[in-house]
Amino acid sequence: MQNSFTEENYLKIIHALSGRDGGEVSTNALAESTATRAASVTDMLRKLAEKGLINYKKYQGVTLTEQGEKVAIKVIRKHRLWEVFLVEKLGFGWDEVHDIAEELEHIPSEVLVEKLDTFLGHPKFDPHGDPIPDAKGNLTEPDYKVLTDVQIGEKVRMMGVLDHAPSFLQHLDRSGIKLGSIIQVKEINEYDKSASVQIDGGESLFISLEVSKNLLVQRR
Amino acid sequence: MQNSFTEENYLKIIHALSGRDGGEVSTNALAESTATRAASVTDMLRKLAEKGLINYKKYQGVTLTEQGEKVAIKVIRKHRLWEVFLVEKLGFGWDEVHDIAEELEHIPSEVLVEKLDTFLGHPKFDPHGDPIPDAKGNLTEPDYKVLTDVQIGEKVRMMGVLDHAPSFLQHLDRSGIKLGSIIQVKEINEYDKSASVQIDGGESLFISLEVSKNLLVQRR
DNA sequence: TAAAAAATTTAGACTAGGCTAAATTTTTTT
DNA sequence: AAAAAAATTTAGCCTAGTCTAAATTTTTTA
Repeated sequence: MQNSFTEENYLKIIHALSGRDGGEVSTNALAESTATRAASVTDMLRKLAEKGLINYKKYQGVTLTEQGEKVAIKVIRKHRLWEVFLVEKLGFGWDEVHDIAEELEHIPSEVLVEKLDTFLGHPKFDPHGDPIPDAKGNLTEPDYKVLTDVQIGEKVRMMGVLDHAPSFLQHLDRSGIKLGSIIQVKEINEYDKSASVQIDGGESLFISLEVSKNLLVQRR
Repeated sequence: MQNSFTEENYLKIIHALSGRDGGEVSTNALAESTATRAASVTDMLRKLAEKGLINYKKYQGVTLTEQGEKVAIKVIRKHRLWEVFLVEKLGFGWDEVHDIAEELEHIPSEVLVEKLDTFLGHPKFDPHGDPIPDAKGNLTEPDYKVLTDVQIGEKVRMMGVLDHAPSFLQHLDRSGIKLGSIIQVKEINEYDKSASVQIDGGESLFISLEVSKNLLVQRR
């Protein structure tokens, strides 16, 4: 049996919200992420539970079943592959692709996904640095750290973002920060935790705590 | 105001069924093409008429308004561009792409279509030889003729198909007939109108009337 | 040209997804 | 450990798109 566009979205969002530990997701959190009301979420949860895609007991929050997890990961794989296509092949900016990929991710066809993957050269990461699940559904989240956890003087490599909002990505563009950039933390302002950093050995700039919190980096 | 997936499909089908003359399309014809019942078609026609996309008077059949025509042609443009992508870039066969393009054609985003068009090198025809409308919505149907109208001895170039069914396209594959092939009509059997033809100066083969009727060709 | 057949529309109902308001359960505060 | 607050579910309703059965209009045929 096929899952609808809407069902796939719920599963994807439950996956995202339950984090690496696979913890329970609340009705209200889902209502916010799906931009619907809690009552509507409850209805959908009953339905997904009936299909065996989630574990749901009234008032207890939900987790994905193994089957639901599978579906969610397939959707994520498609989303991220399409993002690579849009950026690498069509020339979109990394700040422009989310909404379009949100549509493309629901196009059904296993063979389409695999041919797209081959065409793109089996990329391992999407344009935001997020890992792309393989065809078997294995998704290994690399354990990057957030820039706020980097010591003064340390040099790290920018590997991804936590916030995917266009405005944030555009801000990074204007700051010259992109995937792969080497970031050296020069100084941290005690008062507001803003940081002075040097990008790719070039000029220094200040970045706010808000920005630091959304940058994923890796020690080199 | 945005048109739904379903509305776009109706407009596309009305366009296809009203032919080059833009003649009226009947409720029953639409019911058959949309795989729904006549009563459902009537409901949708009322709705499309209200939106100013079709000219509809009860019991009279429908035609597209200028606005409806525009929408239909945009959908056709997207469909055909995606087909080119699927065949040229992803390596699908021409018999495999229809259903997938049927989904992709409804992905909204003007800029996506234009970037796709550029990526593909502004193709003028899709993998079945159908013309691709330009970005302004100009669609010029080349006036090919059907193979049944070709005289014995004539050499023509295969330019397109009328039937897009996978089984028909696969039959052509097995016969070695593809877009651009040179077809010379050697003989026509009076009894069943089957023809003996030579493909690209190679070996001769018989093709049934059914096949001839669905091959679009051009005098050279 | 009237009767029969075919095509089309209307009426009433259903499913997916969503909403508001009210009821219920869980959690947090005194 | 009550009372208050927050979260969640239930009840009843709505829209898009579809369906069946019945009614109506158009077309065909005798």
